[in-house]
Amino acid sequence: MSQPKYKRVADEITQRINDGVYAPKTILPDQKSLAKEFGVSRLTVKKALDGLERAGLIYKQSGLGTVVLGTIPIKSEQDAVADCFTGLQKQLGKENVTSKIIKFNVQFPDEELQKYLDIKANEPVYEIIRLRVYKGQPYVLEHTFMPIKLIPNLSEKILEDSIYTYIHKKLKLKFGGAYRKIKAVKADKYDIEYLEAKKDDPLLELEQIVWLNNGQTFEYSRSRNRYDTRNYVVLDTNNF
Amino acid sequence: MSQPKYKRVADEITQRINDGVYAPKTILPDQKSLAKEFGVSRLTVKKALDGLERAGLIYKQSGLGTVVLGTIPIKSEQDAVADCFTGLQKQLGKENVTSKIIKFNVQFPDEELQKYLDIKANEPVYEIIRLRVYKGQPYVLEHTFMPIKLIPNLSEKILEDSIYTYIHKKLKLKFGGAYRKIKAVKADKYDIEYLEAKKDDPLLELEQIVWLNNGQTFEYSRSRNRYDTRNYVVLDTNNF
DNA sequence: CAGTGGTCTAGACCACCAC
DNA sequence: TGGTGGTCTAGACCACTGC
Repeated sequence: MSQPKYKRVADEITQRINDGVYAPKTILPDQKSLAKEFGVSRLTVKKALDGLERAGLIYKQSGLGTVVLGTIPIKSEQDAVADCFTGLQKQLGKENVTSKIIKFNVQFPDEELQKYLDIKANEPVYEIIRLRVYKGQPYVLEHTFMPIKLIPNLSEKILEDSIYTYIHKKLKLKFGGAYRKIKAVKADKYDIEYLEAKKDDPLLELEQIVWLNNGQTFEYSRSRNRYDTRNYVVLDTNNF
Repeated sequence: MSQPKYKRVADEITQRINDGVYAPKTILPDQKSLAKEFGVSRLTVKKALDGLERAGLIYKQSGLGTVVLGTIPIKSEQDAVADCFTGLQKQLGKENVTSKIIKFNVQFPDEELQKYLDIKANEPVYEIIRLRVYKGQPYVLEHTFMPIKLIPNLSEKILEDSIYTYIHKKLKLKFGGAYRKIKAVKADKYDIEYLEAKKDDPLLELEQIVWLNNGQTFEYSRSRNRYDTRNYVVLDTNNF
């Protein structure tokens, strides 16, 4: 009811690919047939397939048809998708993830942070350092800044659970987008202490700016993990 | 003539944003007006805006309008976009990039490579190691494998110029998509020798599988750069 | 309430591919 | 030459926003 038709069509086709009804390297039924089968217009089928193509499940070619792509051989469990946000709890299972609060305070932003969060010097921000623990192992060390005016009443209790759940469910704010930068960095004393990294180990850092659907920036953060525990992946599908 | 209308509309709107005609944080004219102005249907305008939204220039909200987003404060010149392929020459300027061939030979693939490239043990592959040099500085060390049957007649001359130009222009093959994995790694002897990395410096590695528009895999590669010279970025726009 | 963007349709023409 | 997906239109209804 609430889901748009193209989404339901996409989900059904995804299901069939996963079930092997549409096998890898074979050609899908053409858009007109699918439209007829699902009782929708061809444009709606096309929209569904556009999404699946961006997600890397299929490849469309004019004049030929739509091909089911196979599974990707370098894909591993350590991979985190870089261009599609999912909280750690959702990604790895709520029961596998705990959080340890290392720092939680309030301060005025320095010049850099004012620029990053697009706020004035007199608008206070939270500074949060959290260690995310996965199945008992230190996993990601997060250093986060958020403007207080956008995210009121944050508490340690919320930080121990999920910030994003609080923002979405309680504050009813909607996520708009994020700019993420992935870099390799040297371990500092925090990484060595909390992530149990060795002195000369490389670390993978994700620096990001996140904004709400109204365009207001609500987070600047840097997250680090050990080089041997987590990678980031992206899918490049040549479509506009 | 050859460009679709939605692309021309998107380009024109992009131009206006860059020129400041549509300033950051202001609301764009509504889709109906734009459709009228450009002499196209509203759906065509929407398609153009969808693309600009995925590219991070604007944000649309039903019931409100379309907002122009500002420039991103953490964006820097070291950033390479991770989910949209552009060759190094195109990205940094043909005149700034040269290539040094370190290894170029032919071999049978081992089991892992057979899996990665989806080929049999008796189908030979090229092994290519190239150092890409940017403005005289060692920049990226590429280790590439390609099946010979897909990319015939490769030569050192082509490698010194651009493999992708050869594939596109001469072989008339079209790029389909890529799965990319970004990780932090320790420097090995090649990195120290060619990238002039220090012994304990971290390196950023991009491991990727690339396929053609017919679904055939034509490249498996690992590219490394020094941690202080290049980062990867992605844009997460919450849209299907 | 009026105005916005989101979705959806039926029908049309085109470029491209394989035969 | 027939079939594929890509593009485009005009018109319609919906959910959501702000007033």
